[in-house]
Amino acid sequence: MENRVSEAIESHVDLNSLPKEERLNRRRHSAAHVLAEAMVELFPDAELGIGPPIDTGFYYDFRLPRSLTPEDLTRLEERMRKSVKGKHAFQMASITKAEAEQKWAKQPFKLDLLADLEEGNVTQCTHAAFTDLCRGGHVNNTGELGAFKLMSIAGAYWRGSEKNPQLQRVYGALFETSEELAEYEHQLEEARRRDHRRIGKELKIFELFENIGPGHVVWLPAGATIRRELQRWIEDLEIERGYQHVITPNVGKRELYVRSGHWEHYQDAMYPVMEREGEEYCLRPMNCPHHIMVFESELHSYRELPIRIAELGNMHRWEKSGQVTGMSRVRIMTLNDAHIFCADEAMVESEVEGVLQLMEHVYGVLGLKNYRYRLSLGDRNNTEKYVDNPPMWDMGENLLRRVLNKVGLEYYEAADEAAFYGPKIDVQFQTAQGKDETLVTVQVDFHLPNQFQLEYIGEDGGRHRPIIVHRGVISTLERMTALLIEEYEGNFPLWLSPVQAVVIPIADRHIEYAEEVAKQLRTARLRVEVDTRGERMNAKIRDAQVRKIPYMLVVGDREAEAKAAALRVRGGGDLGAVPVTEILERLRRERDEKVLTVGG
RNA sequence: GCCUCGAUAGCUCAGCUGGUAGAGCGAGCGAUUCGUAAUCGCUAGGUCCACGGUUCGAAUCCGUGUCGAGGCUCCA
Repeated sequence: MENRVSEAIESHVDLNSLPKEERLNRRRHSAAHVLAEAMVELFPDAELGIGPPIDTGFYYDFRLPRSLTPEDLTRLEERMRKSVKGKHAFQMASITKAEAEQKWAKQPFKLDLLADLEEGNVTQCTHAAFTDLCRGGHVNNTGELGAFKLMSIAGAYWRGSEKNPQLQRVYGALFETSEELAEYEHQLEEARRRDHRRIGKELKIFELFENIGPGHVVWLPAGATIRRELQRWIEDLEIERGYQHVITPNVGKRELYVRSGHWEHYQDAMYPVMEREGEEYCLRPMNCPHHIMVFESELHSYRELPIRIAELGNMHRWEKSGQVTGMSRVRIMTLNDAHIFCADEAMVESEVEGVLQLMEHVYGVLGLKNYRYRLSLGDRNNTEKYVDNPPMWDMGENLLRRVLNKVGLEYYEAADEAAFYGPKIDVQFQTAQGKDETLVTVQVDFHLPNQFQLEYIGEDGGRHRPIIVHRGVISTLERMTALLIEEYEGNFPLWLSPVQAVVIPIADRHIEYAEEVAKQLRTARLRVEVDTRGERMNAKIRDAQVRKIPYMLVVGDREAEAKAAALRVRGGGDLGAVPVTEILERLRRERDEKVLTVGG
């Protein structure tokens, strides 16, 4: 709230004349005041931070004599509702800095905010008995807040820096109508339902074990199948585009990472060094140095470039304990990685273009839509975090911008988001939980070729320095699988489904024929099970539905007679008896064409 | 890493203020042989996360640790 010029101190606002977003922000910000009012009543010594509106409501940060409990939220909410009933007017007033400093003398965070304000720009807002330092933007009175609910308590650093004290943040949801609030709560419920951790467990896709350690994913058979399909597919796409696949070790000597710069910039995020017989080894945090070794292993001519070296390589990153999550933020991961060694900028441009086109193809086939391209820039002044080489940054950033424009992709720019060695294009994905995650990146790197003194022989017979393009497309298999689970809600398209069809014999006497049908389908490498349990057909169908298996082939006397099966598609829909040969062709085509919707 | 909350059967969860545990689903066994989303019966299954403390007595209270969730910070 601090970087807006103080507005006219209005006496009355006609809420209906405002755009909805502005109206909502006013309601949310006002609700934060009411929350603070309630908090001060509960804890007279509460120190107040800030209370801004956010996308789904508001929050307010406090420093309190003790930790808040869920019961406190109930009490605070009741107190807030009392204030709503009182319809207290919000009244803005200008005060001098000196007055403000005196008024908030016991409020260190308010004083901190005040220090940044210009004299003449200091305003306060009063409603009922509560006054807050505030630049304005309220509704007329506390009766106009809308539908709200206090949601959760969280820790948050003052001004977002972990060097500052940590405050207690109370989050509230607020919408204009109770219907909208209910809709929001429904969305939260929906997000929980789609959560890859829940579905991953239910469908036995992956598991995490305390004994193996957090962030170390175990792919169960169903997950390993999905992974294998993704892997085969992307590798084939890469082969078609001239990539060469290599397999390199998961460790390297510490010296290698010192040279690449990882040791200096990222050792905190690396697993601790292993030492034996006087040698120091690291689990690699990235694959680049290994691929550079491959490039360096022989002298290359300009005629060979670009050289595209790819690997589904494991990477190991010591994510801090609080930030490991399910399969989407892990410590050991497999990246669909490649390094393209280019002769010059023109080649870099055309290679980056090729990568962007491959991405569009891949995300299209997977049916992904909630993603945006982000041009992530460095910071010339931060030589701690980024390699100090301004011309290199200029060149890289301009180049990426040109390619994005040329390919005609929409993108946005973000400062201070680059890799330590260069700018990048990030693919930002929105998860089911509504959070932004980086799926993959394309990076232009002038730095590592320098570190490793890479060279190729040019047309002129002289030695030249190549430029490296780092890129992923399907991200780490872990994060992509997590994403797909949420995107499909576990209903994978046929080609990715761990079990593609289950044959359901109606009675035990049909098992033999059912096995025959399964065997026939397996000749087309379809993944088929036969449900031979002594359950009723209805129960078998239900279980197959719950397991989200795309096709059910029900076989009884009539089907055995006709060399057919009654075909049922996941999600309902009995297609009646279909000859097995026809089913086989149908599934094979659906699989090979990677049709997104089963039965579609 | 920091703040808050949590951990009970394979899974989801109940167990009020201290008196050594329960349901549903699942599993095993038996019966049933069935035409498009759950057949019936029986049985087994627990170091109540771990370690320490308080207490005559701890799933329950306290401390430490581990793991998980939400948030903050970070994310090559």
